[in-house]
Amino acid sequence: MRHQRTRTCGELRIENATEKVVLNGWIQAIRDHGGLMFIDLRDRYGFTQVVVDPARLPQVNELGPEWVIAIAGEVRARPADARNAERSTGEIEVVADDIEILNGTKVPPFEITDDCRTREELRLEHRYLDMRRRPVLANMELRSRLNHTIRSSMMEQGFMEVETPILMKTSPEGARDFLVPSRVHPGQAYGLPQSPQLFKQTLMVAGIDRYFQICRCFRDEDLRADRQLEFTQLDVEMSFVRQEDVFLVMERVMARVWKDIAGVSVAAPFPKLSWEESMARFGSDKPETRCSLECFDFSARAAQSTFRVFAQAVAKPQGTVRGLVIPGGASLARKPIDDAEVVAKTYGAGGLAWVKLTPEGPQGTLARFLQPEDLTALAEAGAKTGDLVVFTAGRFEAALTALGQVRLHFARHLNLIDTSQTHFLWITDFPMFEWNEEEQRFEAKHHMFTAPTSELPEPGADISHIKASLYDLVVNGNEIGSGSIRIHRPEVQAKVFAHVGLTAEQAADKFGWFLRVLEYGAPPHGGIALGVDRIAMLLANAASLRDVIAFPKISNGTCLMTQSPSAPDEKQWRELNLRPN
RNA sequence: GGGGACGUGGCGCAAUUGGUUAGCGCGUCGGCUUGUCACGCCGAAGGUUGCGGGUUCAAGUCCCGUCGUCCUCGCCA
Repeated sequence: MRHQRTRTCGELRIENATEKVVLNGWIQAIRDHGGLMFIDLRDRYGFTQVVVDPARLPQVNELGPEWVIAIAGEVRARPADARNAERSTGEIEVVADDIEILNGTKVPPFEITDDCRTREELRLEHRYLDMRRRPVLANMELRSRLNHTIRSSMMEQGFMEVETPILMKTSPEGARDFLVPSRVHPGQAYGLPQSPQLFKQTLMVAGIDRYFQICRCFRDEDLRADRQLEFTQLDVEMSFVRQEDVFLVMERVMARVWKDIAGVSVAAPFPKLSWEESMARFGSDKPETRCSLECFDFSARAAQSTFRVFAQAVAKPQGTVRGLVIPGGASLARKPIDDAEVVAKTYGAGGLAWVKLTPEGPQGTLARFLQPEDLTALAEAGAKTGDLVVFTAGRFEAALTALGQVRLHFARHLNLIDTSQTHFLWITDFPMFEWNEEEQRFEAKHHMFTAPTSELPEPGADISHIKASLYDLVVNGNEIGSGSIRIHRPEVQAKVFAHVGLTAEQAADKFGWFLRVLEYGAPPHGGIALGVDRIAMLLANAASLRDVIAFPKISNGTCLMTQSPSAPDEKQWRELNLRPN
């Protein structure tokens, strides 16, 4: 190239008038007035208007949108009536002395404009064009600043970044692993990390007492708007700590991130809510607390009810009936209530009982079953004339999960969420184990290295009530992180394996190396992992993780730009001792 | 694996109850144009209505199947 840029397209101001400059960039638009042409030149930093006299520079007539050019010329203050207050460079223009064509282009499959509304498929197939658009570029810049802010805060707090392997030992526990077949060891494979969990714990045993890493993790599960096959995690682990120490570190990071990137001041320490209380009040382990609606317990009245669904539900072990008052809901049409029932059923409830408290008396599915004492109980729960009350029945977690989703349904429908607020909170004291109906055994709710908050009973005893030093970080109803204090004593670890049905041999085969690590003076330790993509998504106010990932995969797990995954050729299969079928 | 939504020139959309030659904007191509900034004006090209079958005198529209995309339940320690 003859003309290499001396300035970017975003920086020239009126003070630069009369300077000779060279700009490089892409043509955003050409406005052809015959004897005079304007070119908006774009690069990562902005737009600058170039004025061209086509009689002097006839090559301008060849140009089109998205051609790559170099402009050599002089900065000039625009005539007073031709200034553009909308643009930072709108007071000046560059008068072209020379135009060098650096590259032409095919006609782009969609227009490269900020507000272009085109199929996401097409945008992702041509992500390099999509990324020229300001909104996409802005999200990429946001992520870059986010990473920088996180690293700064972690380094300032004395943490050390250590990289851990991508090729590691596979484990059938938890999410499905991506497998990488070994060429050298026929029949064997590495697994890609679902997280660097055991490596970071090993680093604690190694004495790296404050570790962090911004790392890529992989889970071979179905995708969602907020779940990708590969995602980025802020992985943190600390030695000689209790959970409050982890909270303190992460609160500093989050407060700094929200301040620097969103300009929002958040108060620390963040409120803490036990899992049980969060479930009981909000019907969720990631409660949207910017909506004040809370669930209440109707079990005592339900036991007396002539409504058989209620009476039967509470007669079962762990059975409960929970209600939720929707203020002003008595005036709701049938549609949103029917929709709410669909929501409840989708999340596993048998149905949604409801009653409208109208001036004419109770109306709805539950109305004819209500006794005077029931109405008193509803009044005590805060229900007034004009309100709607909805109920779900079932086991504690099931009934409340469904009701929690119904709560969100009405909160959105009635605009009851104060989106001007930012609510961070910690959810603590999760159950340690979860019953897996399919496999008829308990399994770890988080992972098997989480420490219980109390002594574990002998294997075989009921462990459904055991709580773990397990915590989630929630912001505005989104789970953005999860962590725990870990087990650092081998005998406790062995007991946990026994409770989830792993024999000593199985445990040794899968995690034996790590059990040996624990035997060499493992310090008490704990940590957390935050979803960086999700944080970026929230900060960018994006609806999908794809919006904050440079080259994301679509919901079927393919990359539209590179057409991955693809079929390896025969030779590659052979080298891996595998055969395509 | 289940449920829902969508699929019409390159892009975004329209097309009444099934009814004439499938329209509009943007883009593209050609022409005009000296102060625009989503420049403007004139003109042109561009369609197997995702694909396959069916119903009908007649299908973009109705039915069945299929493919694709998105959302979602399951799944995600």
